[in-house]
Amino acid sequence: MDPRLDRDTSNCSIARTLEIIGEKWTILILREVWYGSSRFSDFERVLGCPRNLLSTRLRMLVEEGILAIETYKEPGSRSRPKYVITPKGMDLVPAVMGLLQWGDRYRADPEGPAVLARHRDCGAPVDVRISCERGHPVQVKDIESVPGPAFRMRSPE
Amino acid sequence: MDPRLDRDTSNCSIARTLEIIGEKWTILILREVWYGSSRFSDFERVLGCPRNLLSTRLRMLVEEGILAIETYKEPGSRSRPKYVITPKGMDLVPAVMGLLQWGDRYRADPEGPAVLARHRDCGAPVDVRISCERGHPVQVKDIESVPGPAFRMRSPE
DNA sequence: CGTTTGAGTTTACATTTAGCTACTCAGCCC
DNA sequence: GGGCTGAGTAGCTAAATGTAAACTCAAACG
Repeated sequence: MDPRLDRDTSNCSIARTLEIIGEKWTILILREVWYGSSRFSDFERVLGCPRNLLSTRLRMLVEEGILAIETYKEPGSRSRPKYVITPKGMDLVPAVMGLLQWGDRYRADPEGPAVLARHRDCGAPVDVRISCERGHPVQVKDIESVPGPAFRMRSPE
Repeated sequence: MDPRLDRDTSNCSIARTLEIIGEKWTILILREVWYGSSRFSDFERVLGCPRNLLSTRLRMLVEEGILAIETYKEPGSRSRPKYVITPKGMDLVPAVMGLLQWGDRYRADPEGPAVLARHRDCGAPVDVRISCERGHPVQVKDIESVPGPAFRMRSPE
């Protein structure tokens, strides 16, 4: 029996990330933040998501430091909160762009993707890829996973 | 009112990818496939996931061409199915490594990550990053999103 | 003072998804 | 043919999510 099957998976970083952004709507909220939305009513309008869930998800993202609340003021209206992305939230972009890229490749409409991402400086398309620290491009099959410092076995019960 | 709030989001590649791998357990099953599991009982043991869900998720992944069924035979037992990853499944690795990397950075145990990914050829750690087609490394803030060929507005009702 | 507006909260109910537990089924072994 | 094993199914309950409507609250406006 492969001993890896008895390892402790409770400290897996993938699972821990999914605990925060794995609920329905959360990633789509982040998508809209990157596309420029910031107000409660913006998210509600573009996502068509229930307000009570939207409220819960936004609160979670703020608690986790992925979004932050600022205020805005329309002339003739009082100040209201808006949601902006933090550096910690920015660091989720590669993961979400990975989802985008896969969907563009395998699930796009015949005419192509709905949205294109490009490098502001040079205008060229951007993509997500895996590199090794020395800068070599890496094929997925050339990656190996090895136990890290927090690796441990499940206690047998 | 920002017109992007009235765009049609039904053909979003992120949402379409999440339709397939956004349910609970699916990404964790893929994680185990990359770590070397292939049998029904492997997944059940290491994930602790209900068998009916495991069965449903595996069937979905096979239908979508992310996993494929092969057979194995232990001596003294009959042939049984096992699940192996396809090239289409391999293409999900950047997205899932993005989740891993974020979790390693923000949610790891004090001693570090449970698993390390490295380049088999040179032994150096690998990471997920965004590059432009011309090979420049790209900061997240230097990415701009523009309407693609399948961009369209929601019909007003 | 009464109304409007954006940003919520609360309540109620339907539907979907997740999580157990028990059962089946096909071959191998004796 | 009776038991064992891996790979499932089936049926039931619990939890999360979806949907809809009513309600709150604070400032601005008339």
